[in-house]
Amino acid sequence: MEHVDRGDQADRADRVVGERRRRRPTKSGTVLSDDVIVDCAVRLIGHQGAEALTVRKLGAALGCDPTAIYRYFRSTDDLLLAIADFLIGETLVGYRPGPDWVASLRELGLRVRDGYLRHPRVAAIAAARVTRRHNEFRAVEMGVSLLLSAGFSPADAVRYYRAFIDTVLAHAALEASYTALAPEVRAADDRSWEETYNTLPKADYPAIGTVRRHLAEEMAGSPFEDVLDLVLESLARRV
Amino acid sequence: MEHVDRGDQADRADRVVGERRRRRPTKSGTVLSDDVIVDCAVRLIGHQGAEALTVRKLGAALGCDPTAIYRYFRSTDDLLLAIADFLIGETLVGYRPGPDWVASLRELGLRVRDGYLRHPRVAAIAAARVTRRHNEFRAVEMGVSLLLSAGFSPADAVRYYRAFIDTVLAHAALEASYTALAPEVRAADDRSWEETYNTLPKADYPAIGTVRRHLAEEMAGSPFEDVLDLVLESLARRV
DNA sequence: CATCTTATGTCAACACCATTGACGTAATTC
DNA sequence: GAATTACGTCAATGGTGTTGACATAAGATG
Repeated sequence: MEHVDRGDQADRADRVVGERRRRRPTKSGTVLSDDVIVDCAVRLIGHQGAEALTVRKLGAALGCDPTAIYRYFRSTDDLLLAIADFLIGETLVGYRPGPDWVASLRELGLRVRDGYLRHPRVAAIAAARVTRRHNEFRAVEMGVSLLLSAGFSPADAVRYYRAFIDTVLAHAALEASYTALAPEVRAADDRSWEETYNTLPKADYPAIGTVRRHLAEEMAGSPFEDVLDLVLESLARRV
Repeated sequence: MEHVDRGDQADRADRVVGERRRRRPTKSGTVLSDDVIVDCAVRLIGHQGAEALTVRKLGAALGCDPTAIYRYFRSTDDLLLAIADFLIGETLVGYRPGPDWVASLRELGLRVRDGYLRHPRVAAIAAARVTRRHNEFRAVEMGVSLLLSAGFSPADAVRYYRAFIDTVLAHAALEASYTALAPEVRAADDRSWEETYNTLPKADYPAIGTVRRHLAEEMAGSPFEDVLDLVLESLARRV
């Protein structure tokens, strides 16, 4: 796993306790920290699914009492935000905006989507949240900066950054939750476009009948890049 | 409540039992059925909020033992899908595509989104799934038909329908899962744009510093209509 | 009308879940 | 070496979905 920027004081401002000095090993010997907990949680979700993120299972995986986690995070929601921010940081590793703002936003969008797809189960629960943490600040800064450099007014830069990032996050989350489905369920969904939809009576569904041959092919892939380009295309015209 | 098309046999194929003949009144006198349960669940969510959809509370609202629900639905997930199907039907009630395909698609998008927002918890779970049911067929037929009438080739009509509907569903789901959050959590997320983001050092985050005054306002609302227009604008240009 | 069958409402119980408060002890500080 | 306290542990509370046994009313059969 690549190094993820974990931020500085700004990140820790709302942690349960500030600077840690005393660390007491758990019964099983491991020494806890926020980072250890987040890493373990990400691995747990990736391996067992989103529903495995419970304080009890996390405690078991960490080898500590479940309630020890509350010494580091105020609630499971607080922990969830930390996990989400970890994800954002992972997607930003190595990213540098270039002079072409459209191309740069496009790459940012593709990166976020790739990062989310790499941890679909985390993405499905975290996409809608505002993490209020370091890595999210960095992403907002980059995106808004690109739109400002494109020539948008401050108000429009914020407005269109929101439209852009929500589109990316929304599609990423949708795709992620689809990826997270059980393989046989997903396969059945894919097949339905050639099976179920191909058997619909043409009299009742003339349009579906007309495009019948293209359904399976076009519905199988992801529309993400299409949508990204549609949105960026309109943005470029509005600047 | 308006009449919602409940479909035919295809819908009922996976019900717990087939044709019901015997109906025994509950302790409180009401007679149960799948439709009664779904209606009650929808009302419950609408009235008491998202977190009210539990078998116990639903049982209380129906005036029956919570476990009676399992005579009609295999699990709460099964119930959720039935509710989702009901929802899709609801969003389509009274919808008629007009001669202007852009305006018609726009209205379809807004309708789907409104329907989802009215029951956010259901939407958050159901958006990623392909229901393969009656009301989904109707929606696909309408959308593809509109794009064909616009002049797109069959292949492009399918491709862009996918881009369009995924954008609508993805944003609706994102917004819905945000709406489904506990009120105090959502309030904290909202506040963060004026609080946390306004206190970030301008030296480290120059772009955020520049747009500071617009953050709270622009981030508070929904970018849905903006995105819808951005996508439709590009589509109209590509036809 | 009487009897049989069974659909289905009810009940108790189980195994989870997040979260809180009290408690003891080990780690740091002085 | 004593004092302080961070923090891991434990017990308990009140929520959740779900299952299996049980009982009884509705409908079928005669």
